[in-house]
Amino acid sequence: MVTIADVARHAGVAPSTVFYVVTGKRPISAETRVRVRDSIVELGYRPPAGLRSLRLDPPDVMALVLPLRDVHLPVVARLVTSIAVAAREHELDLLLVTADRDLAGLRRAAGSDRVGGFLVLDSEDAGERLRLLGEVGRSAVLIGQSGAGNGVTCVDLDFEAAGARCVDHLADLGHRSIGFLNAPAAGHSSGVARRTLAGFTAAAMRRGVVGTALGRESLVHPTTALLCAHPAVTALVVHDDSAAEQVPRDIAVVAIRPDEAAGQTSPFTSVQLSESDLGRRAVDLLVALAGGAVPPSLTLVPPHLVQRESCSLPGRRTAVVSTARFGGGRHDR
Amino acid sequence: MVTIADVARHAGVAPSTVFYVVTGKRPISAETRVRVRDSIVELGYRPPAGLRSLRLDPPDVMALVLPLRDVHLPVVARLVTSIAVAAREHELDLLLVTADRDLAGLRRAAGSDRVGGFLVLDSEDAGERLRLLGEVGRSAVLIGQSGAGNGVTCVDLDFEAAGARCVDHLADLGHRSIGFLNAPAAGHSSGVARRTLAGFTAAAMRRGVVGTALGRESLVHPTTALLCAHPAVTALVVHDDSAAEQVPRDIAVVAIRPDEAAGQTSPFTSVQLSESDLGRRAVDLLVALAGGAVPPSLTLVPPHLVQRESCSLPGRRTAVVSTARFGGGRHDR
DNA sequence: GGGCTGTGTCGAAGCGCTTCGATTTGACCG
DNA sequence: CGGTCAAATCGAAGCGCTTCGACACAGCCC
Repeated sequence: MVTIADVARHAGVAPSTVFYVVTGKRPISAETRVRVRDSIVELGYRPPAGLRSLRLDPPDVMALVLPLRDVHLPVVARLVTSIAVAAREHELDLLLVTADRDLAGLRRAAGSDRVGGFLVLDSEDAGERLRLLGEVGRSAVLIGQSGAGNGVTCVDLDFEAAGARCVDHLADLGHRSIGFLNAPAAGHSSGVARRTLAGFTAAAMRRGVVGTALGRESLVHPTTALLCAHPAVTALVVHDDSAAEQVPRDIAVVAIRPDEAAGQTSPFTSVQLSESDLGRRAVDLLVALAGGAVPPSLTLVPPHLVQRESCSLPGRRTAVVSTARFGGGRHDR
Repeated sequence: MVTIADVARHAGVAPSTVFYVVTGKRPISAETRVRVRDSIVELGYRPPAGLRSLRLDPPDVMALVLPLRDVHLPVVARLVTSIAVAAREHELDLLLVTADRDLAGLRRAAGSDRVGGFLVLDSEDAGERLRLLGEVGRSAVLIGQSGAGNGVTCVDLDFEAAGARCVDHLADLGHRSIGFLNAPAAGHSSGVARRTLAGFTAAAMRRGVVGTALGRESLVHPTTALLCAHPAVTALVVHDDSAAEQVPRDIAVVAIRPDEAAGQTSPFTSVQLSESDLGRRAVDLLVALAGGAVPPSLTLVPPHLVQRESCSLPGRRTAVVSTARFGGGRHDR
């Protein structure tokens, strides 16, 4: 192993001088600096992990810890893409730590001095993984909310705001009775369904409109069931638009969707929760955290409203929807 | 600053014991371990980054070298996803080396003993990167063909077979005059266009049918132009189906497309070139190469034919196509 | 020339991590 | 009960990094 003392001997200076060259903590003349740098390269000295104040060998990798089991790959792929792009802007490569079963892979990644910080995608194992990272003192940001309040820096999509935004938009248009087909509250997305519903309900109350929510898993034809049971409903909020095709044309529709950067456009007015924004924000938070900042414990990425012609004043939708199907509306940002 | 000695004092053990708890280099009883961990948490001790558990680690990371500029992100994302999944099956994490400008990032990754091998996505810089990897003696597989014949192990989608497969399928159905709207031959995909055309032309000759090819970039309405100039054409091969919407309904259509694992289905009979297969094959090749095998210099991943009702006997398509739009045909694998 | 100041480098003390032989502990056995 | 052994833990020496006061030297002012 090459030490700072070896470099010092080779360069004919004191060990502390090498130290100051590497860290930049004291000014060193250009001549000496060059000589020391040459010796470092020639001997192949690798400063240990703590010794990285100077840009001599900064951490150049960000790790993303994610399961590959039990995830929806296209969604994860979009998130990974945006994270890779954002990491690149910080001149960081991205290590995908995909070990599903054990912690060994993560432990090894955590031991690498190349890795400057960890993004952890929320999952059943996330808590355990965050604990390990905490124990070895690595910066970590959780993409999700399960760790909020435990000293973990979290970032997530603001489903609550999305639910509220839908209601606000429809209420602004004059709808007084709004139905909501929520996401299935099963397993992992249960938090999503709960938070969206909370936003929907609170906004309906605030705006003084009638909000009727229905979990999608409860019935075979939830749309029909909801509209039959509540004939006063003139507008629907749907959680992802796959089921919205069945909605009668005289009902206004707002879809809560992932963003469209991936190319799948929707014919509906949508409240989009951008995985791309989420990834970017997560990277920014991690970079800040690793740099010594103390970011807020929970950051929520707000939704974007994309207006198309799938909703209008109550009872007036029919005329416009057919053009909307092929109109290809424009984004708002 | 909290030190290992503080933790030791707090937990009532020797500093070295704390050290062994943190690193796992010697066995520590569960009782002591818990006590030390509690002290670590309570005092907020942050072990320095160099403190890792194992020294003699086998390589556990595969690197993927790819540009993020000038690429079509969704396509790359699908490829990365399949590579990550395939790598996981070999118990490898995936390092995305996305440095666009300089070689420093790649050089650092190549210097890490964690990284067992490199996949290089073809691009303008790929040659330079492969040369560097060759110089430092690292295993590498090129996804693309630009290095074929230079001692580089290459793997690519078989566009030539895809072009031929389209002709064969249409000829089998009785079409005698087949048009081809090729991909734009600009920049990077020029090789793709050239190879697809070569397959198309060779198959047309072999089958004794009239093949009429047109580069898409040459005209504003290439479909119309082709059909007007060649009224005998009864079937079209299109390179990705975005332009195929304009094709008259009495013309059969086969689309050459990426695979549909990502969820975007096409209404057309398609010859699919699966990025997922490509990624998986690339990983397998790299693992084999790193393990000492000598794989073939060029591996081509064959296309899959997915039959839908967008082509039939000449002149008979109209009746079926409208159902095909909503039928959601089935895969063949 | 003598004092002053600022820069660049040194050297030794100090700190925290790391290692390894020594020591303790407790289980097991005759 | 004493002996044996392995596991668990300790303690001190060692290593490499880190800090800080000291020192050398040049330039500058008087």
